[in-house]
Amino acid sequence: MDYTGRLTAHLPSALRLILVKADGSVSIHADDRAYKPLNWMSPPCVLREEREEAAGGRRIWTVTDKSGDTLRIVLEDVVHDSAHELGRDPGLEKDGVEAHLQELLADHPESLGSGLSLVRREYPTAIGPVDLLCRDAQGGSVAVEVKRRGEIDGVEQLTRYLQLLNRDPRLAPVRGIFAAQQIKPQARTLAADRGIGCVTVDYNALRGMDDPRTRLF
Amino acid sequence: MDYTGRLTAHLPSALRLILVKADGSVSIHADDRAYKPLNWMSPPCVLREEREEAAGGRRIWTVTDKSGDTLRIVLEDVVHDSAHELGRDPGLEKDGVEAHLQELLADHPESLGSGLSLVRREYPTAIGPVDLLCRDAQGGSVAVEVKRRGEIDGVEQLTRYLQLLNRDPRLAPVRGIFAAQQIKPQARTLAADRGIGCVTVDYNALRGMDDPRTRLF
DNA sequence: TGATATATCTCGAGT
DNA sequence: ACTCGAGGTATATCA
Repeated sequence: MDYTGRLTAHLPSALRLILVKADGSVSIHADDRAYKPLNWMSPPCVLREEREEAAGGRRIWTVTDKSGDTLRIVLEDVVHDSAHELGRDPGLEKDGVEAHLQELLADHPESLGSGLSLVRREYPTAIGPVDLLCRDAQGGSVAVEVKRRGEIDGVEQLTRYLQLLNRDPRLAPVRGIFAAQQIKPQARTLAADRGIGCVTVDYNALRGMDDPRTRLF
Repeated sequence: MDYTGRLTAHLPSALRLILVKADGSVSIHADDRAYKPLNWMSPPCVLREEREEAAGGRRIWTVTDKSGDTLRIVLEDVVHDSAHELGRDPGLEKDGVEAHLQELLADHPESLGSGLSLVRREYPTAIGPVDLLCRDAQGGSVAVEVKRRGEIDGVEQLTRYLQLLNRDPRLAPVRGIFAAQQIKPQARTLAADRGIGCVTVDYNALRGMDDPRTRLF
């Protein structure tokens, strides 16, 4: 196989699994790495088959997408071939993603700092909504960015929001809190450098506070 | 299927492809998306099969990894089942990734600007290493961020480095150069706004300079 | 082992 | 069509 596109790549001849899906996408798998194909072409793309000129020549697949990326596969031997219509998939239902964390924190802003109360979730700014806007015991404004994993881009994002919010005389001065289940040292350093507070939150503990069976009031 | 681990997820009953690889990994595919399975378990993990108690009961797979993540799959019907030993794969050969570009630019800093010479690759700062630190003909410091595709976050990254480097009196003032094979207009605008220079580099030309067959000296 | 940057990231939502 | 953000990101490198 040869791939030319965002990079160039080559796969020597070997026994592999080729998966062609209903949407036309193609992926080539080795017998390890659950997740990742050795090579692939994402839909939408077109598969064209031809044969080498010599009699009994090998089949050659050329898979192309609209941006010009090309996958060329030479089939030297087919050990097994089967096709099945799977139909449309009902899809995956997830629970425990960032949106849930934001909901829980909106219900329990005091877990971000004593005396904090929620003003609004998804408080709008010119460059997008801030996850949580709160007020502290002294009446000061607090902007909160919520992440599952706290990395440096999250701090940048919050910095941009703070810059805008601090231009609004009804809110200024606004301080920032970066809340995540886990905060990387790098992000912590940058946050400290910018005067942004860091809070690591325990998702399960928060969920427990929200669970009516364990609630006391 | 039910997954419990970093999050919880559920897949309703449907016709799907289940891939079990030699390393024990399991992935569940729908009939679209070349790359990503609906759900999976990465190696190392253990697959255990049992049957429901009722006679002729359905087969149930439980896949577990050492961190306790669990995938539970109920096989309601098996339409097709086949197994093949693929053997060890010779692996993928890539060319044209960022590391190559950085190496080439380290060898040819003059292609970033006449008179530039390399001080150090991966020059360390508190928040991570700068790709290249150079010196210009006037002895001034130049920090270079290398990307394959120049986008806005690359400019942000370089801005952070410049801020830190400019606090070091042995280096200051430090100017920045953003080098990439292709630079998005948005990134170019932001860079200009921050006084950062942009250089688009020709990977093939650079490689040619590095190729002894085409080298003149 | 932990932290960090890259990736043909993928994928989905929103504009 | 493009941008932005999340991901069970995965994966490689380097301290």
